[in-house]
Amino acid sequence: MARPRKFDEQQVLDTAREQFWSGGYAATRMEDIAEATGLGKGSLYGAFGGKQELFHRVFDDYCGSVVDAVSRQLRGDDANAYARLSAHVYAVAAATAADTAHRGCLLAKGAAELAEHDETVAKRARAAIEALQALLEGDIAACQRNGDIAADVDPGKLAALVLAVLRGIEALGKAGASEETLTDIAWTALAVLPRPAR
Amino acid sequence: MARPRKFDEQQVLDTAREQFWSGGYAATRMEDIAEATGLGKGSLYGAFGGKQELFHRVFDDYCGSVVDAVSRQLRGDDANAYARLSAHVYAVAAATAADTAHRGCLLAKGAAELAEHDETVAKRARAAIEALQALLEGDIAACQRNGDIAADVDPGKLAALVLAVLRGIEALGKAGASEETLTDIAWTALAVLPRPAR
DNA sequence: TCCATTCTTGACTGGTTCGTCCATAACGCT
DNA sequence: AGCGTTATGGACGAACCAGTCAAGAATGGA
Repeated sequence: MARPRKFDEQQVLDTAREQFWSGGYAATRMEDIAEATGLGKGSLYGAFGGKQELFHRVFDDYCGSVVDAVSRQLRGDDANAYARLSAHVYAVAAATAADTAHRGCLLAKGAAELAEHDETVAKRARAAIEALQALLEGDIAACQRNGDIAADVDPGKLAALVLAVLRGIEALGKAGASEETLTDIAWTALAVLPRPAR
Repeated sequence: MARPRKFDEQQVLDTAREQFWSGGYAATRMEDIAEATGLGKGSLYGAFGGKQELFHRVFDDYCGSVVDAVSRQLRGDDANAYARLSAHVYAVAAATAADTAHRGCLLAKGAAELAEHDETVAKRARAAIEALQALLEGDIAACQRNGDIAADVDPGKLAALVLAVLRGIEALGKAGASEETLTDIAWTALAVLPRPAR
């Protein structure tokens, strides 16, 4: 009946993500996004409503994909739970170190810039953080069942600690810490996790 | 000889800090700062040069005061080194929880928004982080001398871990974590630090 | 008192940016 | 093919904002 869209919505969101990610919300112009996607501004506004709504879509998307990725990394059987945990911690350190542009994580960057004044962003960030914590807790509980981590410690508290370390690695990376420092932190964090008494 | 300034430079910097802190760099207008300080824009530009330079002054100031404050909290004799360390960790958790506006730390917020594209900010942030790490390392080494922390672990690595946890607490606080979660993290982090074998 | 010098104020400028609008294009249905 | 509907793209409007400027004010010295 009507003229169909020429662009793929998801692809536009991905491109917009790149723009917001490297420039931040305020410093990114709608025209930057229009140019990067090859769309006219009319199409952009027609499809997404406006800058704020577009950012909300991008942010929501990003949070979801982060949680998904971590979920894929951490889910599995008890026997490999500890291996998955340590692989994940090292992977975050390596990814942060590899991010030479120091863009950090859009979740952190967006929350830092907007959470205070934008309830939608704040809520989404909170939900993502809670999901990450739950994933870590699940894996740590599996470690405990498998005898890799002391069973007498609250897995929720350990998960919160690990999450803080991961977020801290990210923050330090953005501030320019070296790859060595970051992997050291990852190593030390894993080393101090309480082992079961044999 | 000449007309003297009517305002106190440090006071203007403090007011500007508040503005940049809650709004971020891009979203804060020079006129906001002019209104908040009661100054005309001409005076502002005359005294500080421009928005970017003003921010650099504010940021530099802030980093310095943070390092100073931590330095005061952590310096002292070996006997109380562990007490100072744990007090500091709890203080960060409490301060983060008390920051209901979730503004976080200007160091983190400014770095997140600008470090990627502003070498001056990046450098200053890096220097501040390194100073914090050195302060922690000094205190941890004192703990080791006093027998409160296992002496066979590199104090630099433990300091890096603690710093990551502190930065992580901050990041989680900004994302909306509860006070309970934050103090739990502080408690758990202190609990997992390796004790000397008795 | 008068002057040189620096500070103050707020109106103004030039450029930038969000969002709108409209003429036109592309599609499927009848 | 004709039509209704929705997408497109770029020109346009209005608001906003960093930075400038000129006229006047406050000071200490001559």
